[in-house]
Amino acid sequence: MTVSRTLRNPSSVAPQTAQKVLASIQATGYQPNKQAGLLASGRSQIVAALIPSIANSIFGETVQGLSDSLHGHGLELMLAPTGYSLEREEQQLRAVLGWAPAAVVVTGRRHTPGALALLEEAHGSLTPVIEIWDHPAEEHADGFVQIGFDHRAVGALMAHYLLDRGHRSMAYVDSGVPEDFRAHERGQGFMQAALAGRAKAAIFKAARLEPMSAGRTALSNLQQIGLPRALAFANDQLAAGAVLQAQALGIGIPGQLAILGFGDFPIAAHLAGGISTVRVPRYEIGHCAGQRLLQLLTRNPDSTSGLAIGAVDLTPAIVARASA
Amino acid sequence: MTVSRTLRNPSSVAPQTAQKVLASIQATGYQPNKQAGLLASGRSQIVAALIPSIANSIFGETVQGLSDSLHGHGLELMLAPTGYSLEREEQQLRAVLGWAPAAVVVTGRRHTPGALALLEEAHGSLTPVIEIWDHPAEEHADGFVQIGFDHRAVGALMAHYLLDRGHRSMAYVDSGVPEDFRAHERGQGFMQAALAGRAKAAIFKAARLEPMSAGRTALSNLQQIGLPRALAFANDQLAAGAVLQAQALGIGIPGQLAILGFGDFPIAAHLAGGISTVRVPRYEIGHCAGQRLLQLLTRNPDSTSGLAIGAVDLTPAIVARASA
DNA sequence: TTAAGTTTTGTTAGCGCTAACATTAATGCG
DNA sequence: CGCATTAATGTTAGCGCTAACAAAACTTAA
Repeated sequence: MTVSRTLRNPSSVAPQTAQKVLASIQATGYQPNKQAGLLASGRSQIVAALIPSIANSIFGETVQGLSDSLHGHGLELMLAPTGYSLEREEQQLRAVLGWAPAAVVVTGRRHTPGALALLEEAHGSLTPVIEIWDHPAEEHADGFVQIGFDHRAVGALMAHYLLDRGHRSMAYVDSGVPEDFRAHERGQGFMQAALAGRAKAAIFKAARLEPMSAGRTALSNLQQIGLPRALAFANDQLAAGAVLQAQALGIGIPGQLAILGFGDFPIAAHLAGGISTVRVPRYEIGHCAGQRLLQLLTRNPDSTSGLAIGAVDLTPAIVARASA
Repeated sequence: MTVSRTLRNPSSVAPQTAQKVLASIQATGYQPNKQAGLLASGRSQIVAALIPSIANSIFGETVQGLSDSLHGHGLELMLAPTGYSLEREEQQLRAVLGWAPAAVVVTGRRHTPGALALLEEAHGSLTPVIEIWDHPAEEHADGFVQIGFDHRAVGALMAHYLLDRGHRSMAYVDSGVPEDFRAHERGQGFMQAALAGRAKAAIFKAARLEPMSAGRTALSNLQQIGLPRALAFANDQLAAGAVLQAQALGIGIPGQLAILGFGDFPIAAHLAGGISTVRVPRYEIGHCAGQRLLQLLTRNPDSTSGLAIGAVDLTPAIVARASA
């Protein structure tokens, strides 16, 4: 018991006793068993994060941000990739909830009914639930903390950027990944704003290839059916592919064709004198989620207000470069 | 007890009893508490992975591979980023060992003495320890399963590739990250092989910038002091930066300067008609580690041979493209 | 000096599950 | 039909820790 106290709350132990305890720990290499501690206290120190994919540097940086926030607070990160599938998300959620996590971080606000029920149950039992990458549009909020931005609004932002530069004929090149809801939402926002701005606008769906290749073929195909004056892309990889293909075809950028990416990946800064793009706070989303989570976890546990709804809006800005 | 049995070994329960149990589980939303199970059985279902950084798509894909292998076998992934620091690795190792993981995956074979002791202790108590990304060179093996490749040998491979194409003046552009041991090792292998091949060779250290910028400035600086005929890079991002800078400076590739990257990232396939590079099995390393681990974990627990040393060599090949 | 406080250490029970064994039910066979 | 054999279910104890309370040691002050 004294050991347990020494480790968790040294001030409640006489200094010299603490010394002896620590010396013994050193000597024996004692390593407390966290499971037992958790079982006894009911409090786990695991944060479960459900992320579509970590191979992707979008979410990789988000996870890094989360992890950086958590580090040094005794919280462990349990990572469950969902492969962009809502079914697999539910499955993984079920699995990680068995660890009675201290908090749950999920990507996006779309979930299967089953997953939603599980999340609500967790939320009900005072486990913070944070949804990242999305942000409640006007429509509805589901009661969880949301950290991200409104993708529709960013789509509109992209359209306005192009409208402001005088373009009246534009298209949005959507990601080839059907499960990338967020890209679709940006497309919708883009269309709405473009049409409201009296521009000719369309959505073009990229092929389901590796993104840079998809960007190349998208540009070629668009050229066949007639290029608009400006293209907005679902991500920088697509945009980069398109830029390279445009260069190959002798299409002048931004003279003949303006190109706007999304994500602000390193490649965007370097290609064709710089691709204009949307600077997305991918690291910040994770970092902010971690901070919020620490706040919620260290808050007085009996003040239910700790779990209050609290969305954080990290709306990104456009980085103007040479391409648009 | 019957519930526990139904869940873990349904065949030991009468079919209709199992049905009733499952129905009740459905009805009540019962979720077994894994900690308690672990505490009772002594077997955790957590795989701890210590990775330098997940923001980086190198390790991101490795983690994805690992996770893909583990998925569906009831194993959870606990991720601990070490920020390329051996000290932080030890720290994180200490933390994750408190969860009594079923297996530990660490990056590389360099560790602090403390970390090494912990790993050996884990290994001694039949917890598989897998070191990824490295592979024992002639020198020594430390007794853990290693899955990766010999970076020295790959450095030599890169030099030979350039030698075979007739180059007798070359340099290796090392990563600007001092902690990137693996890049340094490749550089050493490169130098050795290049000199053995009677070529003029040198190592140039890139600036500690975002990699593409570092590649650009490296090329500019090298041009000042005199460009060799061929450059090998510590990674594709550096190579891509260099290619772009070369194009800007009007240096012909591969006419005036051959460029060889490392990693086979998407950008390498698309820039300047294709950058020749080393196809690194980043996903496979993780995937293979996961497979090996499952093998070790499902093996008859009393056959110690399960933990036998067993290195897997995933030596990469060079993808010849236009740049070299 | 002693009662009342305060600090520090010790005890007990139990977190939710599973290993090991005990019991009961079902089945086979002479 | 009764006994041995096997299958299915029930019981008990304990994994390693912590909450809650109990006891001891030490202070303080009347």
